[in-house]
Amino acid sequence: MLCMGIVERKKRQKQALRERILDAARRIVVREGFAALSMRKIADAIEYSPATLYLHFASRDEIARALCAEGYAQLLATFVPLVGIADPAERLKALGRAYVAFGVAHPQTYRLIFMEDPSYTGAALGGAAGVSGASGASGAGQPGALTDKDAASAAMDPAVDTTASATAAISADPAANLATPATAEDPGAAAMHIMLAALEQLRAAGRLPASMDATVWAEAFWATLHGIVALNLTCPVFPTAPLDTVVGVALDAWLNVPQPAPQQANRRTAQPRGVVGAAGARKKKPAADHAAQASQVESPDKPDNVPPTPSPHAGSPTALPKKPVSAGAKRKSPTT
Amino acid sequence: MLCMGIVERKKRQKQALRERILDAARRIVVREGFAALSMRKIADAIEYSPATLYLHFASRDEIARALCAEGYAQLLATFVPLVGIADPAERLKALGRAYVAFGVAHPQTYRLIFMEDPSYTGAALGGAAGVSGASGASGAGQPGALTDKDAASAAMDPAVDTTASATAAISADPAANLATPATAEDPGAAAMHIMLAALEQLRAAGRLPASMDATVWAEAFWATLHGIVALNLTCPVFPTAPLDTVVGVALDAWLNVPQPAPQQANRRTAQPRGVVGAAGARKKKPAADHAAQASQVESPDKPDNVPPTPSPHAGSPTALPKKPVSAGAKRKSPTT
DNA sequence: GTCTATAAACGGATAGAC
DNA sequence: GTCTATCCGTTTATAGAC
Repeated sequence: MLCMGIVERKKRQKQALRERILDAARRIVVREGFAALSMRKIADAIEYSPATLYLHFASRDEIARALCAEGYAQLLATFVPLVGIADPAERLKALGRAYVAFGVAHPQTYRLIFMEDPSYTGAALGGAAGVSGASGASGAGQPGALTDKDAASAAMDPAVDTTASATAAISADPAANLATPATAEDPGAAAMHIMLAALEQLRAAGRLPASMDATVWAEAFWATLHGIVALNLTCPVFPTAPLDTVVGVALDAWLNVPQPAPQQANRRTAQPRGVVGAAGARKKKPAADHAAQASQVESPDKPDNVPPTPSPHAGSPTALPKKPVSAGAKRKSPTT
Repeated sequence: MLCMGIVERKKRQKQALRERILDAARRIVVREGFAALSMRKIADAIEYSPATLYLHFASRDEIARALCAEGYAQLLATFVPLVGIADPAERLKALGRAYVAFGVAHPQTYRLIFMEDPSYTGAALGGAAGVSGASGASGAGQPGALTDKDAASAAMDPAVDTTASATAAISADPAANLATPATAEDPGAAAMHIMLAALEQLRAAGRLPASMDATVWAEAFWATLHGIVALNLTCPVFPTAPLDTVVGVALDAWLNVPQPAPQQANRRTAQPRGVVGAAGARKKKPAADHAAQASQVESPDKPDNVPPTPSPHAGSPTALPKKPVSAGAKRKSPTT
């Protein structure tokens, strides 16, 4: 029992190295995209051997999942300040704007958590999908998908204290009094749940067709936001109009339906708090101004069209370095 | 001049081999996804050496672009039967359903043309984006992006006669009398244009806020459809509700706004023609039934979650074969 | 001894040169 | 067609610190 201190220190050191690994991995993903994330590159970045990584993570996939959890936490942190907006419709609009702003400000993170791999995306949504029906459904989809007990404790940006304040803010807010399932354990589900809560209140207030299935509405609404972000990240000439304008039109289409007086042209009503982006006028596609639309999120990802690591021998004759082929790692147990 | 026949035959043979290359590439993409497309694999499939491919295509990228053009043509072919629908709103709804059905029925094709690479997507949208303003803007974005004079002449599915009938149908239909720019040369732009034409008519009929920017509306509408497809392809648990239902809700949100009588619950009005999918009741996410929602499109892509080429030594301890890392191939010209 | 880190190696895959 | 250089994820045997 006199060696307690030593084992504690060792634990802390191990934890610290784990954080360093994740830091390096996060930097690589943000700078070069998930496709460029390799164990060897991480090892180089932290100046350890590749084998060391396997003392802390079972596989590259586990690192990716840990990064996903961080990304969800970061998105959740973007949502948290908005749960205080009283009017559900305005809250939903603010959430929508924040969602798009997040995706545009952190393209690589967004890609990772929502566009890269079904199992990554499903890890967050597995919890959120069934939420409107069952209460504590967090992490139900893939058991063991997010097993790292503290993977979400550090956001993509370390400056953002994510889950701790998020959990507090949610449970402290009387408006979001629906059960918030396992916020710290599944920030993805928690983020989805914030949206669902606002939607439920909207329907409870009779401002949504009562016959409407809230889940369906939420899924379609979310799909709209995702579509805007995804097209923006994928397609160089989208949107032609400023992003704010497109988001505004979409939010109007979804949230001004039941009002008998549509008041079509100017839709800016009261904006209860210091809310995200989207105050946009009619300027024409700021292009480089995208990151500025983000609200309190910092450290935007590097846009993916810039070559991040220009090797001395870069540049192929015609093509781009865009081939994402599955490489190696098929073997299970060698002959020994 | 006596060798005319010989040069003709050679031309034909070269063209035939070119088609075979594209056939093989298409099969690989549809079966294993774009990431698995490699020159060597194509060469193996057609039993030629890899070097031969470079006699017909400058690069893998050029093959990909040719496949993209085919994909756009295929999507356009899906749209063509719907331009006859008189009511613009109904036409837009049918187009939206067809769009989603296409994406779900041909996931790999959809991924390739809309989710894989910005330059691929941009090749179609470069022409379509400016269409509502300028008339003949096809292919304006990237000059030379779609230079293959006949790349679009064969659809992904050879059984679908695409551009020929498409061009005829469009120009024959008095409803789509807006200028159809270069249908055969840029089917992507043509497909987008069909949507824009319906939208313009909708606004001309006063069923859209006159102050609304049609381009913005179209972009947001398209983003919604893309979001539904993209989430469906990416996320295993989306949507919870049947796809038809989600699409229906989205179409209502976008197209039933100005109507003073929203008629929320049941939105099925007359469906003027043999229209795409979406007759769905309330059954619960058919999962394997996705392909059946496609209409006249055949040869649906293989869903991407099935391992297409199960190596004899498959299965790794923890991970999935999902690494899309750009493996190798950084070198440009070695020391020799 | 125990835990950590590493070098070396395995099996695989690719693009491009020859 | 083959062959080389390069890269990948992962494993194992070995060496060192406590």
